[in-house]
Amino acid sequence: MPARTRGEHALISPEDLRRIAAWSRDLKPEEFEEARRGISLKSYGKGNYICHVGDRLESWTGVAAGLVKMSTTSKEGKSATLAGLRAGAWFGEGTVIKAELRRYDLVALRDTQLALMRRSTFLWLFEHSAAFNRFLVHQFNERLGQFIALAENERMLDSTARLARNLAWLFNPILYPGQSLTLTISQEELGLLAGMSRQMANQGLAKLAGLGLLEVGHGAVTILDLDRLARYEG
DNA sequence: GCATTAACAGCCG
DNA sequence: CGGCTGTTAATGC
Repeated sequence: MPARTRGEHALISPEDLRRIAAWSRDLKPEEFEEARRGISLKSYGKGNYICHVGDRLESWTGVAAGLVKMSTTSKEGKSATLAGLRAGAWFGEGTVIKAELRRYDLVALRDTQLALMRRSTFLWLFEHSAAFNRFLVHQFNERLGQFIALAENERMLDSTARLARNLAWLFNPILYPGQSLTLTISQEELGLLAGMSRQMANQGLAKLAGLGLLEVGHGAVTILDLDRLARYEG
């Protein structure tokens, strides 16, 4: 397993920023440019930790490419996924606004490139841009819903239902506006996200496919009925 | 039992 | 060929 972290400080092009950040598309030109100049790109190898609980990660963070798991570890050592983050996801506003330490672990499930926005840039946008604040409110709202659903997740739902929830989150239309309903993701990666073995992920996918909720491809999943997938309870 | 790891043939890109 | 899938067998909590 490679244990490397590659180049940093590369600036992002306007096209790439628009592509990976839905919020940037609604900014005024001067706000957009301020955002762009406050963002640098950084790469992480597959399997590497991006940060641990308690780290001081000062930047607001976007996934430019790859796949990230946000998780916590309980006192007993059990790990629970808080959210899967695919390209286009942005997170960490809570810790940036409150200037506190990270309350979760972040792992790159595959080779991943992150976009890091300086805290000062984030706070400037927070202060100046109505569009940016609108985005944040919507994002907070969706994540709150996710975390409430999480409470019942572990004990009440079987593995197929947990898989369904985790998958549905990756297709949240608020967090990922305009995203395709097909995602390139292996069954092993889904297993890592949903907290189960590859074989269980395989069986869960087959079950959900049998119900017509999704379609299984080679290293890919296509969602057919997002609402029912998100509500699936076994 | 139910889930996990290990193993392997088969298929896809 | 390398990576992923689908399945079975052995093992563990």
